[in-house]
Amino acid sequence: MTLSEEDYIKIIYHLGKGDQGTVSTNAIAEKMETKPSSVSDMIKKLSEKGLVNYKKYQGVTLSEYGLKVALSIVRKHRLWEVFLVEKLEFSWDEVHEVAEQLEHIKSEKLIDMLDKHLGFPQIDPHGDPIPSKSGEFKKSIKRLLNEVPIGKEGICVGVKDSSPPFLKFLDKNKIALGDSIFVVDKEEFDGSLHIKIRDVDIRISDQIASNLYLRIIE
Amino acid sequence: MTLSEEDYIKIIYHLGKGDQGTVSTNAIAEKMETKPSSVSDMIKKLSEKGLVNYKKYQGVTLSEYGLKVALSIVRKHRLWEVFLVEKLEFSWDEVHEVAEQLEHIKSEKLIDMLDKHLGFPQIDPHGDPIPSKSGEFKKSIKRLLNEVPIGKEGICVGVKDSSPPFLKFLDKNKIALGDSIFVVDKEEFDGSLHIKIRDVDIRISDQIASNLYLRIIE
DNA sequence: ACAAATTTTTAGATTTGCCTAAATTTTATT
DNA sequence: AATAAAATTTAGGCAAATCTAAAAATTTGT
Repeated sequence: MTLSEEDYIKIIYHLGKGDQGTVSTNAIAEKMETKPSSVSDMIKKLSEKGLVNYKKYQGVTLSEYGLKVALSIVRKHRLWEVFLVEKLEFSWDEVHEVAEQLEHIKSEKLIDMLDKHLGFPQIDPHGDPIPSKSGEFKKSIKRLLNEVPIGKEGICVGVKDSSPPFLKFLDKNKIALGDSIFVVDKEEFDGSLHIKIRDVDIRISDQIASNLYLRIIE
Repeated sequence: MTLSEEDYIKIIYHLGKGDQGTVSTNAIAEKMETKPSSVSDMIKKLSEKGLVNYKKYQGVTLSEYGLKVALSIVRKHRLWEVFLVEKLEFSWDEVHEVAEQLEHIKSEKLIDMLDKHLGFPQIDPHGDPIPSKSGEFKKSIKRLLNEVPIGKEGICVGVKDSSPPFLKFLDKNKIALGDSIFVVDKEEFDGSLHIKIRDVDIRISDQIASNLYLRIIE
């Protein structure tokens, strides 16, 4: 597969996501920052290679094979994002561009070992799930931290209350977007939480927890 | 710079190495696994871009700018090799092909942070020196371990005595090609060495040390 | 030194991925 | 339902990097 082919497959995957419905030529052209006529050319090629199902003027869907390819690219992209954040101190909003390049590196062993090196992460720094080697992956959902079950881990993806005092609190406690938070325990009495963040255990009140969005798996 | 241009620059660098003399079209063609006519085309392009000095039928040399580009590619290649061996458990003879791909990733921050993550290594798993960010680098030389000065580190690149008992000894002590060895101290009395390998301190006799080749810096 | 052998370059095609412009099909509007 | 608008495809070309075949320059051998 060429670099360009991989980019098309990935974009078709993302556009067709959810209902995995058909994707229009124009939509692909916009994402690829190219012209619809170029997309037509490429779709024909991908169709001949069995990566997409295609009928003229009717849009495309990924074939079973195409989906497998797409998931493998997504897996690589997200594993590299974890690497950049966890090992190279990138922030969650700097990783995309570089991961976009790294996802095209071809070596099965590289990805297997990277996965192992990172401790087989389930989610990337944006809270999106990482497909397994065989292409399965859990759906991710957004939940308020106080609604996350004990024993689950999630990525901090947003706040409900964006007032300065709350943001200051987060800053003081070194809680930032993109941080991975693990819910260790919950106090029945007052709903306060015992969480683990950056390998540090801290306690936060229910009031805080009910204003922080996490993205969790399942 | 395109991928292909980078490959040409790197190959011209390696072929012109040492005396940094002129490199022939045929030699480049062989290394690139392409035809001399294709090389002529590309050389013309590289020359127009100011990366090489070129006179028809007279071979090429890297320009000052071309050399800088070459060194930056070599730096990336070797840092990735260190990463693969040190962090992902690749063996020294598996890394080349993957590093060949990784060296083309474009992100200054990525390389800076990778360098830091790896502890600013000076040599790659084959014992070759890693150019600094600004393009300087030390020459590497091959020395018998017993001739390596105290406080220096090197990569195990070969044996003088390749008899089964010696190889068995190396195996038993987990000393393998590609391992990094740091000379902690030397016993004046019998010439025995105190070395650090894979973060473990061991002591070896002069007889052993005088049959192991290291590649060291300076 | 000069013919033969080798190396290098040029000329003309090919492939990939893209483009513009024009034609075609589908969708939306009245 | 007919036509206007939008989406999609086709046709014809371009640039990058390669190829084969042939021409030109250099090097080698005697």
